[in-house]
Amino acid sequence: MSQSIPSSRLSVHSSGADGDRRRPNTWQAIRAEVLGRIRSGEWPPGSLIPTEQMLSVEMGCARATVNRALRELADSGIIQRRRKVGTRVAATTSRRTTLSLRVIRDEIEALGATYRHEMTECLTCAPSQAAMQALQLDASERLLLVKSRYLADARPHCCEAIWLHPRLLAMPGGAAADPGLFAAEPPQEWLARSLPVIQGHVSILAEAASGSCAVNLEVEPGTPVMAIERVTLLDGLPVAFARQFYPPRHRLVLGD
Amino acid sequence: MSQSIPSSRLSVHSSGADGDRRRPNTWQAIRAEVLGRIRSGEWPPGSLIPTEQMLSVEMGCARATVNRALRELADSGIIQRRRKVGTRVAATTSRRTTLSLRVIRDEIEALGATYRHEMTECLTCAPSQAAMQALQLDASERLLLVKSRYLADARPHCCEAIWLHPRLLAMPGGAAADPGLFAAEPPQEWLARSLPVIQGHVSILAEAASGSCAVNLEVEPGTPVMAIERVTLLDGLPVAFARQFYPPRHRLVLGD
DNA sequence: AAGTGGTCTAGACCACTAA
DNA sequence: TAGTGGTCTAGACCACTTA
Repeated sequence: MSQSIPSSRLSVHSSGADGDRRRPNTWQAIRAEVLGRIRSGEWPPGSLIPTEQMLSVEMGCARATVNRALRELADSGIIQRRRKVGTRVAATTSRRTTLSLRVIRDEIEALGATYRHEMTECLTCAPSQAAMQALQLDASERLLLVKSRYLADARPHCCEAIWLHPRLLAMPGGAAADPGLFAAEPPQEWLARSLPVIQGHVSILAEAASGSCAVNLEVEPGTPVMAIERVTLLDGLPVAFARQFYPPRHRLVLGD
Repeated sequence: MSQSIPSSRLSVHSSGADGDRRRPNTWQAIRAEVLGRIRSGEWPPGSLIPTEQMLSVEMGCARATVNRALRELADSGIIQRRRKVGTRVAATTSRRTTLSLRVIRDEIEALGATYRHEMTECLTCAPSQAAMQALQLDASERLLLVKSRYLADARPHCCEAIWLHPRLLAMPGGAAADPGLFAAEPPQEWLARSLPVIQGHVSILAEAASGSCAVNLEVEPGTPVMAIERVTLLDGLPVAFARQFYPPRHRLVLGD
């Protein structure tokens, strides 16, 4: 059976030991080339770059490969693509970075510290103002409020308050039957386990530690803390509203 | 010339008006199907799912399409893929979300507010402790420190302190010649313009407003502020260290 | 050595949109 | 209507990793 050998591939390999790069036709190589031309000023911000067709000819690869490279750059916000118009170098350098939100147990263990969890409160009550807004309900509703804190080598790492909608607790495997469940497993982990793929919104803000938050983090009331708010959706409806607080030393690092 | 007609496509279309979905063979549809099986518990966390080959047969599409779908899920942290081993549903629900960091002018204009910028300080001095660490240099170095604030409808939106390495100012089009440049154009925008594709690190933390930061944001000293720290690299070396502070009301929203 | 994902290719058609 | 990006396909080879 005759193997079909891509000519461009062959010609490159036959040119001998010229290379640091293994194969010049990877989408990563194309991406690097395009990035280089943008960086060098050859394709300044706001300008149109050649079409996929033209680039595939110039770079000696398939259009799909160019497409893959340009799609990655578009996902990073470096270029903008529109049908019929073409591909434009982004005018404003707005970078898109990724943030990995891990379960707190992982966060602590990644530090090489010993993980511990304590439930500090667990009660049924009316929602706070913020919880009402986040969960889109009114004051007549009754929710489960669970407060916890997480320790890394016995030092406070994070504390958390989470409002759980009855709809969530009524789920199969839910905690409706056993209200003491969250003493053993933090609500966040239970949530991650119960809803295999979590959907929702996340936002980050700075706040002054108040009340139980200051106590749990062992800081003075009024100390700045970083708050991560998460609304978890189930079938498109909000069912949990969590606020996690981190002491000032904590740093959220973004990156690929 | 005979056109090659994908049989699966044809058979689907010939089955008549059964569908809300236009085409069932898109990678988005495959992704949704896989996601559904994970959510339903058919493929529980930690389990192996079928190979691309098997899925492509089952779903009646090309393996490349399955690959695209699964790659997207892997990028979101929902599944983990390893050659020879297969594809596994992620055990810990660690979600990866994206954060768009825009230039502050865009941030303010997106609020529908009027943008204004003021340079409050501009001096050459020795680096602070944090700047030394971020820029990997010692106290003998002299840097340009520029402090600015940004106003949205005349209300303080953000303030910024940025340390610039001489190497950066010496660039073509640099500010070495004209130290008053940053009165007209904020350093961050100048940076975005000068370095078309910015590389660097970003981290987020909560701090107490102090000194000029409190003054510029018009808040009491000690007020919690959210700080975004950015180190900008040029040819792999750090050349700028920026700290942007936002008042407590500010909310960083993550999401696609 | 063998199995799995990662990628490239050539060709085709589709979807969107400015002119 | 025409031009551009978006996607699918079938087949092939490569790269990595476990056995």
